[in-house]
Amino acid sequence: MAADPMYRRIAEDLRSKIEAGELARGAQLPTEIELRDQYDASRNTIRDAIKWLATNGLVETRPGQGTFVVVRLDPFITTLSADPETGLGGGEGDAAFAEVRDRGRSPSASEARVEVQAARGNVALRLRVPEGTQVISRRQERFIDGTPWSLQTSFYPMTLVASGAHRLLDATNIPGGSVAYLRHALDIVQVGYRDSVVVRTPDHDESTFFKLPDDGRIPVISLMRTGYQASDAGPTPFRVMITVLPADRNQLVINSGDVPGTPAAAVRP
Amino acid sequence: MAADPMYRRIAEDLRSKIEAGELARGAQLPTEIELRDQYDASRNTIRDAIKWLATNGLVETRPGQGTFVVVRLDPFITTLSADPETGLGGGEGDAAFAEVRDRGRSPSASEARVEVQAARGNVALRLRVPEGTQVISRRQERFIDGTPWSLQTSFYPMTLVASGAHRLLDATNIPGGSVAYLRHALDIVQVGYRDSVVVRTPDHDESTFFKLPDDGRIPVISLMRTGYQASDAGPTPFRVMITVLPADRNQLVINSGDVPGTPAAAVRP
DNA sequence: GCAAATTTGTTCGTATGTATT
DNA sequence: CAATACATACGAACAAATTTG
Repeated sequence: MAADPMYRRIAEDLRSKIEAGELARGAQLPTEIELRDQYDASRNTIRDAIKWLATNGLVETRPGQGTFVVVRLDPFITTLSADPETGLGGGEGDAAFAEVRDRGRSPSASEARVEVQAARGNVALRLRVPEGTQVISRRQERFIDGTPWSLQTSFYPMTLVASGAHRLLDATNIPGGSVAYLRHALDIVQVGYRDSVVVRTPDHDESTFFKLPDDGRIPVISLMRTGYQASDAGPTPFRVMITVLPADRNQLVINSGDVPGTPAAAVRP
Repeated sequence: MAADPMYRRIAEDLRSKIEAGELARGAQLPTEIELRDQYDASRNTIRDAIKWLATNGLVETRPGQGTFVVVRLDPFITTLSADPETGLGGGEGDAAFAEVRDRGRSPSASEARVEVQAARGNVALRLRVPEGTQVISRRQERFIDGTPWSLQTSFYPMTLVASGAHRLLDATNIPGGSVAYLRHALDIVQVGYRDSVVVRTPDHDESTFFKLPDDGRIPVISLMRTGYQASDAGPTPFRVMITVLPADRNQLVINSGDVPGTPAAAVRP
């Protein structure tokens, strides 16, 4: 008779009540004991139903408080394509901040945390240096209206510092952005960039910073940007930037050719 | 005493064995009974540990068979930016197929499933038509080397058919793509497009087609492309295309300015 | 093709721990 | 401190899916 197990039927029932608005955003569900009586099941079965709703991102449980319908965060939009007027790459330092302010929201960022590291894996591959080569890593935490928004880490070969770009080692933000700084200091011009977008589960650091549940329910969007300068051998990489964005509060937009001047609307899920 | 609960410690132990290669990709874990004896815990606690590994994408359980270390699918890369030579939008019909073949893999697609629907939500908003306006929906299922790769649905206002684009109603694939067809048939030229990228949990249809676990562990990347034609009032939308890609086997690439001619390498997780 | 064995899935009951109010 | 609510852990039984003999 019962095609689906009981916990799934209970979960579906609760889901429909949430989607019908019967249980509002942020509202508290009945307690496990109350649900046990309502559905005439054991508390463990109710917990299975709630667990299913939780892994599907519909509710969240808070020990000692109860189970609540999740409130969807107001999504923020990052435009990846370069601004045709400024030529600035989307999602980077000042360009990203300007986009946030354009939408009437308030961005902020931590000071840069600077480290010298050995290049590994994706970074070494994209900077075209051997594994273990010394690189500068500059990491910044960003917020919108106070909520954690992105983790951005940029990597530069140490050779740039030897050539005179000493400010890359400053643990302060570089006004105007490092791309502009490298243009002025070393005449390195970013002629193009390539973004690779991957969706994955957050690591422990990321879960902590973004306050994501540590069970990997909410994925992050990892955006790796390789910046190129011109050379006789064609475009040559000089920087790699990795931006990590929680998927529950971020959308990406890419423009190509002629598009309306009005900003892109958020996609409603 | 125990900082972490037992099920987490067991999960972490198994995780380290997986990451150390002690448990190979695709290998079967010991059965729940064996693990119960190994860790001296109850079967339910073992199951909690396995469930944690499963929601974190490290293992998958198959009823009647056992629990297995997941094998990561060879990721496929879709380039969203327009090809500077052909001007063709990335990820669309022929362009997408060419990219797959370039990488030595074999694409295939179902015939288009055509329906006439009432425009709703995002589609109505982006086509700039009132909710309920009749639109044509053309849906296609795509595969790479036999595994489900993407679900693509395009929406066109019915007025295009009235103007003479009758083939939009044919339940067959339009050779060269519908953008080229509309250019020839109605002189509608796509002067630009805007992509919106959202990550979300799959719906039931998508879970079925992509053979994803129905608990929402693996998200999908939803790519909504609005195509614009020129008009006196600026770029005007004439089509919306929604491509849904499972996040566990897809990466996106966006090029801007001068980048190397060599294809982008996959990001290693 | 069928039956048995194996393995995971569901559901109950119970007890105790931990976080919050 | 007490009450409330969720978290962890144990044990047990039967169901369902799959493989094997």
